[in-house]
Amino acid sequence: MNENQPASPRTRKRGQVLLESIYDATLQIIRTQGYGNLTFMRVARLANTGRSVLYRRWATPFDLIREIMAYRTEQALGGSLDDMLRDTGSLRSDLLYLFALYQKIYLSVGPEIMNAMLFEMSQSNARIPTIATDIGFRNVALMRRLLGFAQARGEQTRPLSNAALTIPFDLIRMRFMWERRELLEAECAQIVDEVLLPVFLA
Amino acid sequence: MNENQPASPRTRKRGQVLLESIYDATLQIIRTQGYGNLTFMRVARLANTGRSVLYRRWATPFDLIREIMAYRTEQALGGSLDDMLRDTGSLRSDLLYLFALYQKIYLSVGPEIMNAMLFEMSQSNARIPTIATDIGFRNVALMRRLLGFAQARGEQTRPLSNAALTIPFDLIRMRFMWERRELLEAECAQIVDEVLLPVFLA
DNA sequence: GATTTTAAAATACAACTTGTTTCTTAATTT
DNA sequence: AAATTAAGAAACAAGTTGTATTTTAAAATC
Repeated sequence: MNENQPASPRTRKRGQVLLESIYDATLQIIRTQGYGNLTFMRVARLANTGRSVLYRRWATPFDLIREIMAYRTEQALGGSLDDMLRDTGSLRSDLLYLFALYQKIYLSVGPEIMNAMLFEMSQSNARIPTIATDIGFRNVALMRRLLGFAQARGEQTRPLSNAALTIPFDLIRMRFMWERRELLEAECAQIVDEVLLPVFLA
Repeated sequence: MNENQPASPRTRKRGQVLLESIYDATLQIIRTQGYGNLTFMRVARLANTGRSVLYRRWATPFDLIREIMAYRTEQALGGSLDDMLRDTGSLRSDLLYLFALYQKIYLSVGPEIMNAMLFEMSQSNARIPTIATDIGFRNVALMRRLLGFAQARGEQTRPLSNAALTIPFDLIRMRFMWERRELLEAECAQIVDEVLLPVFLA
């Protein structure tokens, strides 16, 4: 009857186009209304699609943002973290480079979602807890690579436990999640100079 | 009509008794169903009270657990953190003691609620963000006290920025939230010996 | 180009939570 | 004993969830 009904688009998005608009809607809701207000209903409304589309693909909003995170960080880095690591000439610059890479990853997602990730990980007792462990192992391996570079260059490194090797990652992660902002280059350098180098180098 | 109706207690809890049963119900729900399922409705049901009682006192479940946390950690420590800190004879033992105190605080609450706290802090942009800052300042002050003890004993300490002084707290917090378990004494000692002492002592 | 297949969109449903309000009445205070 | 305070019960609209059903664009196949 009414001419100006909500202009329901008679077109249907599909495949990649549909997926991107869902991703965009999701991130926009988190940005404007917060992760706590992220519901399938709102995503569907904003993305101009049906809820059923969402329920068909993801069990919870968390599964949705996990997928978005993987997609985004891959894009932001332009490759896997492992491939990006290079010998930059000194342990100091290697660590600064590592921190820069991590800042890029974190910023591609944002502090709010980082916090949501950790929170959700602490919630579910099933599959997700292993994520933390896996990341830990990967980080230890990354640090051993960096220390390998250092030794090959002749820098005197200390023998360290795995627990000590994860501290660069623990520190930058906690700082980012605690401060909820990008760390300045000077702040990263401060951590490297005051904390990490005294720990790693003899 | 029915004899065995839900046995609605004709008694009414009040004051401290009521409060404690609300606290207990809250913690039990978090323990058995997870923080994500913590709703005022369930708390009221389990505590055998009305929802209105909860809405009258707290705006959100988060405000409720904030109150419980403060109550619990106060109980667990038996005093304020500041009062508990003592010169134990060496920077090493001071740090181990500090870690033990923090473990006590964290365990009195549990990793799930710790994660929920940080998550909620990242959500609200209003009053809560200052909590992180306040805690940071307090921690810096605590570390300066410990380093003061050390200097008075004749230990050679390095001059350090505030950012470096927060790392003991950053580390133990991230470890607890990441691993979601109590840290063994040996693990704390490892952090102290491999990381903190090389950073703090010349 | 017509037909078939796939899956997006619309709609409906019961169940639950929220935030608020109103009312009764038990517990406490005066 | 009377007055005050606040716990507990109930109702309400609005929003979300998870599931299921139907319609019909869009893509694939012939």
